[in-house]
Amino acid sequence: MRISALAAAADLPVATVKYYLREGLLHPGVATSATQATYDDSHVRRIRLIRALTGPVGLSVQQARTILGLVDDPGDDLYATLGRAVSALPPPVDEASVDDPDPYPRARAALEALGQVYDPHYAAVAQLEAALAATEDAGMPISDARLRAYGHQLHELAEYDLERMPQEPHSAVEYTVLGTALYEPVILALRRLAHQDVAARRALGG
Amino acid sequence: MRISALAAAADLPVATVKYYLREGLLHPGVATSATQATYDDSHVRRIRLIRALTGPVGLSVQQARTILGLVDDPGDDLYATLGRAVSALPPPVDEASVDDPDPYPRARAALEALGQVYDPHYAAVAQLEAALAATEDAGMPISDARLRAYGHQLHELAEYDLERMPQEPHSAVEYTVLGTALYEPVILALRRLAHQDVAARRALGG
DNA sequence: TATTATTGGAGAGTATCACTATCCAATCAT
DNA sequence: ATGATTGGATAGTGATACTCTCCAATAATA
Repeated sequence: MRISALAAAADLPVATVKYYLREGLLHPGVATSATQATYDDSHVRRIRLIRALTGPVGLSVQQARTILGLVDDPGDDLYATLGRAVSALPPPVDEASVDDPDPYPRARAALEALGQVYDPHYAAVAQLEAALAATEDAGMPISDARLRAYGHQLHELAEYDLERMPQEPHSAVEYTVLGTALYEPVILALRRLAHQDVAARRALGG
Repeated sequence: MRISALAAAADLPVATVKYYLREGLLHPGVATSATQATYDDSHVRRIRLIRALTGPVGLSVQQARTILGLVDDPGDDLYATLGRAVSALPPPVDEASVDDPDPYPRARAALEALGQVYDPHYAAVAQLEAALAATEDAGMPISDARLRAYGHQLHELAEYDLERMPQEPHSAVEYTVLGTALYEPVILALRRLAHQDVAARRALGG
């Protein structure tokens, strides 16, 4: 399969495929001469993954490259790899200054109330802090009770997810990293639809 | 309060405040002369809301304008207003062609399995379809069982949210529209942290 | 074999976005 | 009186995600 066939298979302009190659999201094909290389089905699947991450998941090309890099080359510490993946996911957070004794007060309080184990360097802690601060800034702070309710439901979801994690290390990384990124839009859409369902049932007196 | 004081109160450059005024995100101050206007605390709060929406929530200025417009001027149909708000939220979806008899097969199957009421024109249906298609394209399709598990948990969250919706129409719109947008980053961060918690407990043999 | 088409690769061009900077005459503060 | 500030308009900036143009080398076809 040459580049034009690959582009046709992925339903993209050739220029865009070249762009992904240049940016290192897509592995080069096997060069058969100075001006020819062949691509196979793995390249088609990779492009589909790139489009999934830059489309519905909403990652930039830069962020997608990081996520793909972690899946390609996970390292031996699943925990650290997942941490790096979460750092690459939006919303972006700037790291706290070293001298701040309590950089994430809202997140800390929330996680303590939930009784959850957490690593303060994990990017999601800063993301939670920023999200909670945003609800306050916007004049709609989240109550402790709501936070506990959310935390409890999401913890159950997390247990469901982890129970189904593959044993084999490489598959586990792929499952965890891609599952975190790819399933998030599904969760948001389901929540929006659940709101609509509940509202509709109440309006009908159900 | 003049524009420079407003900018200082919001910790933003004056040029940025002018930009929000130009873009219609921020209501003009009361003009006291040809080259002077006064702003008050409502403008400070509005800027905080704008920053919350364009920051952690990740909306573009365009999308934030739509959301703010709905909160400012909700119309009398809460249902339709929420629909418009969800349309403005990412991920963006292009509307299905009119002649397609079954534009959202995956979303339809999922919602039927969950027994949920839904309006096919609701943007979240298309968003769910795109999210599910993305998981398939990426080679990690969501199983029916997982979809049911997610749907069930999120439905409980939605019930919690709707039980706490204010009665008064204007407050209800604000609660629903802003709650949908502002609480989503909290949910994603909590899920990521719940994954970490569950993983850590399992690693410790808990 | 001649000729046309396509390729990989490099470079530059384009459109959008979210600011950011510069100007201006009018007005305010001192 | 004089310098600073204002609202408003216009233009400039840097980042992002493509998209286009060129090129000589090679492939495909006549």
